[in-house]
Amino acid sequence: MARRAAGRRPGDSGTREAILAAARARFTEQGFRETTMRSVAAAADVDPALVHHFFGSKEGLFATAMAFPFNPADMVAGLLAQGVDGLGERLVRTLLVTFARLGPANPMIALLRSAVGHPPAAQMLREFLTGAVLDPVASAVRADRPRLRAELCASQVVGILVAREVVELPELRAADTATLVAAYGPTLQRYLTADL
Amino acid sequence: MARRAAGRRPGDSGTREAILAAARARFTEQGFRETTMRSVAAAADVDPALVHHFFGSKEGLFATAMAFPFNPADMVAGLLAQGVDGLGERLVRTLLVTFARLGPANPMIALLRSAVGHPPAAQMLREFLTGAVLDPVASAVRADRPRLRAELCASQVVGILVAREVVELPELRAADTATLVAAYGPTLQRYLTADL
DNA sequence: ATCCGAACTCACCTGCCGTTGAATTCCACG
DNA sequence: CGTGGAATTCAACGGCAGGTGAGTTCGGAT
Repeated sequence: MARRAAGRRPGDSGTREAILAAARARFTEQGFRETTMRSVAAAADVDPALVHHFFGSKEGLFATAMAFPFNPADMVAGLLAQGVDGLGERLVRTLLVTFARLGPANPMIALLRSAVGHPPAAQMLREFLTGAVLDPVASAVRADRPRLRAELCASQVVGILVAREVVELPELRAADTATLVAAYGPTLQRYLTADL
Repeated sequence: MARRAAGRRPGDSGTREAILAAARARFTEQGFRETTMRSVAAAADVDPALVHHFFGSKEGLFATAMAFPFNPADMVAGLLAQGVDGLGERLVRTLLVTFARLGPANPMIALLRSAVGHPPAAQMLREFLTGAVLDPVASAVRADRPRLRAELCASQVVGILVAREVVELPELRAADTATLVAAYGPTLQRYLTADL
């Protein structure tokens, strides 16, 4: 076993960021409970105790790792600023593009996977959805029952994620962006503006 | 501690069924990995070793507990037999009614929750969806890309489940059947029959 | 040059989980 | 009535996970 000498490494090791990157990938792939500190440490080529040293606990690591590399609330606000016309389509397209950009370190997938069987993560997910998406969307809607409409949209969006990432339905995974936008955009638009 | 004497209990104990019921409830609530044999045993008021005695392993318990109390393929076939007209609405209504009937022992929720972080369960879920729902629906659809259409429906259905049971969006949980059927029925119908 | 704190590793503790094997009690059948 | 097998419990093992405390090496401010 390539045993490394104890003690601080020379230079700017960047170890903390390596741990975070590894943690994001594992959390995205397996969720909170299935991800072990030891596996994160191994992926970052580091002693498990170091992870604890930096982040205090597994919960602390999770909380830190779940930060987005951008501000989702701003993104939603930008979409809403263009009005309700075509909003459904813009939401879907933005979602897909963002996912492609995030790649293997995707906080939304990580939260979704973690929410199952780990109540604090479910809470985080609910708060994120409510504060960054549902509330702004609901207050932009000019129709009755705006909150229900926002939640209807959320249910379809969550369904896209779970169907593609968890259940891994093949044709949904293979479909290109244009097809998905054409399929889902009108659905969201209807939830936002049509008669219920 | 109310310690029970070892050995067989008098009469028809019905213990096996009690264990299965407890297992279904725990798996539905928490999924495979979070459910412990010990918690199932405790809920059934039984020694953990007895669970093992009856079902061989946790996997065995899971496989046995996941059996539906009815045949879902038959149910889908019944819906399809009435033609494609109004199929979307019938699917949603049947789903909601079935869920209400299943209550706290719901194999679909259990499979969904278990699929995260436990690949064999994901496999079971995929096979169930494909064989009992996607294939029949796809072959009933009279339009281009039938399989994609079926998967689009599945993504919305899965979204309903996750949004209500995992994320627990309040207005979706509070909404009555009529509202949900009115909202989701046309979506599914469009996925099945409209131009994409 | 010195020294404090931060980065890092090691060995270890504790707790839970799935599983096992033996012992006990009861039912069914002869 | 006796006997074999099924139901049931107990005690325990081995593994793995999260966490801890002490010790080692380095960077940077003084």
